Amino acid sequence: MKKITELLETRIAEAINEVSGVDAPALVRPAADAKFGDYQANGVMAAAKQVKTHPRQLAEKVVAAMDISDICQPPEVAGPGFINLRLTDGFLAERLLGMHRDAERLGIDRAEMPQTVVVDYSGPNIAKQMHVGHLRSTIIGDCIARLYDFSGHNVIRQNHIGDWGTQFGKVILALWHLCMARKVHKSPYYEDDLKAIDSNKENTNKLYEICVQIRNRHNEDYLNDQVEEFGDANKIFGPFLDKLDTIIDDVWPDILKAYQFVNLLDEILIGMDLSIITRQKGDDKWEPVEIPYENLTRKITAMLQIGGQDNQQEVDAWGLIREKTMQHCEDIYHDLNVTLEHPRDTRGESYYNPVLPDVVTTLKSKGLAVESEGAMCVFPEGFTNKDGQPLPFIIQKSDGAFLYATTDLAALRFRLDELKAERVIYVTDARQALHFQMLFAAAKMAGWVDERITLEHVTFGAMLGADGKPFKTRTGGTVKLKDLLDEAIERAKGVVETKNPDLPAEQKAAIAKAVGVGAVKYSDYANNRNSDYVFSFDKMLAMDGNTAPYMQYAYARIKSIERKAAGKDVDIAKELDGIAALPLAEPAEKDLAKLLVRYDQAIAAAMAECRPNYLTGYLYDLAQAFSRFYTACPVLTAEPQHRPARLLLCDLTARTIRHGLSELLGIEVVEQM
RNA sequence: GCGCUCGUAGCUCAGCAGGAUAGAGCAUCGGUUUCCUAAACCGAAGGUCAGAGGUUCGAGUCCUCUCGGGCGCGCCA
Repeated sequence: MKKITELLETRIAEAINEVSGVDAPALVRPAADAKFGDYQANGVMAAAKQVKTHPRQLAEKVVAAMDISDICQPPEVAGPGFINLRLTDGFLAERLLGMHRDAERLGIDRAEMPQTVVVDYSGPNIAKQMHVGHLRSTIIGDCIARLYDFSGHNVIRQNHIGDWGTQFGKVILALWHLCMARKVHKSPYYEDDLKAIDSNKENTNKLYEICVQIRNRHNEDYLNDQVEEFGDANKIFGPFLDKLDTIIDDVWPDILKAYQFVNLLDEILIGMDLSIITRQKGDDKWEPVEIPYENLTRKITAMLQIGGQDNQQEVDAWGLIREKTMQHCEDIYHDLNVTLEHPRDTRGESYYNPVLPDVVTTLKSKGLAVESEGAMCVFPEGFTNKDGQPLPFIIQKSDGAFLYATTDLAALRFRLDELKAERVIYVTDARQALHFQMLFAAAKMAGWVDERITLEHVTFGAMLGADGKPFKTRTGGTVKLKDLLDEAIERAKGVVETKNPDLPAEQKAAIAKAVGVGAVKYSDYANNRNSDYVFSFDKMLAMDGNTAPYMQYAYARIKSIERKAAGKDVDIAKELDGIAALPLAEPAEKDLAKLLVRYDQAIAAAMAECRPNYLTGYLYDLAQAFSRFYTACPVLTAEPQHRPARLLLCDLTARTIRHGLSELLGIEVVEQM
């Protein structure tokens, strides 16, 4: 079915054109206040301005010229020139029956012109657990993908994981430490070092002392690990890597700790002026070389990115780590009910690595990439730095390494050329806005993007703690997504336990999960994505207000009615099957009905601006209207002439809530709670 | 310095190409249960939409300036 606003829009715009001769949109909106009717057309006033006439008079003429009697009661002109519209009972009933007939899609049409849409979201990093910083991208992106999917577009999800770049070296180094800790020192020294560094962060002298010890041990272990030639690692590290695939599950938690250690060390070392021995290729063989300690991970990264036979072992280890990380992410996606599937939707930075040189050569040959201060840069128009100079989009560092700008260019080109994307939506936090502006500008300069293609950066703000500062654990660490979800589920479990203690344990656990995870997701969706928002378990798990539990509760109440029907000799299927007329006498019935027929519009609004909160706002209005209806209008005990209509309202409300929550937001509904 | 973004009730937030008297929830005060889940519903109170100009028949929304918060601005992602 066509959207009601669209139907009215077309008819009224025609009338405006007929009367005034201008092509002005009718601007049909749901009425600001129910007392003005159901919808209002605001476009006449603008049209009147164009033809320089009195808006009210023009509105009267438009009303006289238009024929919408099959949809609305006779319209009224109000205020400076609003046209107020009230649906006829017959039309409203017909819409509800239309939704009833097409129960799967609730009567909502697919897009007339399906597009291929790439949605880039989530993007976790390798060798790290997902943390709260990944939550918003993951679920907002997922909602956008689901919306486009439902509308009949060809959606290609892309999980652009961080599996290349500096982490590469860090992970290998973490593995190395893990290996030495186990094989040589027989103790997880990295854990002790981690603690020591943490507790001496303020004490520079002590910190330096610790780092010197770490460096000395590191050097010693490195020099000790060779069989034939310098630094061949064939004595200790090599054999360890060879059997890594058989022990990866066991050592995984330790790898993460060692990785944390390497990360922290990387930060701390800056400015300490400590050096470390590593190797570099001489004429023909490896030679020792001393480099600044803080450069070590970058050095390893650079070596490994060169690849080749020398590094095959490490590359394989890398692959293992990557798959292991993705397993963890998949678990989270499963818990979050997110539609990303590995490996189908995974194309990370490493995927584009082979074509990065070509990206640079191509841009060079087009004269777009030029050398500046040793780095290859594109200078898109209109971007300046603090000194008013053209701002570079750096695609190759002076040491020859590539950056995320290069990878993003390669990925964009791939999505346009190979995936045939007509729309590419990037879901990342707002801090990257400048990067994407420049990325899009550079791609356009390169001629990769024609006018039919839309590139979109969907931004979002930060998650804050109760203190208004970035959301962290009590000790200041990042909050792991897994822990966050577990706590939400645990809290929800407590509520279920007090409210409904008699349910079977298994069912209580399922409810707790649906409510807990749903609450976390919903509270994020319900905020305007651009604002930073304050994370609060108490608020998101409240039964009052715009929350997942409130919505789930409304759904559960309807399901409860359905369960009770049999006991009261009501055959719902039979009553709905033959339904033809819908006498909606009670105000609460009508209010609910009028909201039900607006679901399509809510979806369209949410999609147009990639704003899930338009959808949650609608669902909340709907659930509220249902709760009022539920209080005011008995269903099962209603008079026989009223009951089928009420059963239909219940059924459509349940379907709409379930569709909105479960299909579009990925939030589970429950039969009981 | 330039750019992006935000500033709406005591608190947390909505407000969908400018539209009628700016809305929720929490907190506060009051009411509703022999009846399908009261995890609910109804009502009261609460606002100079940061401030000042401007455009417009009409501005929380658009423009200019000011104040305040967050973020970004050459080799991290």
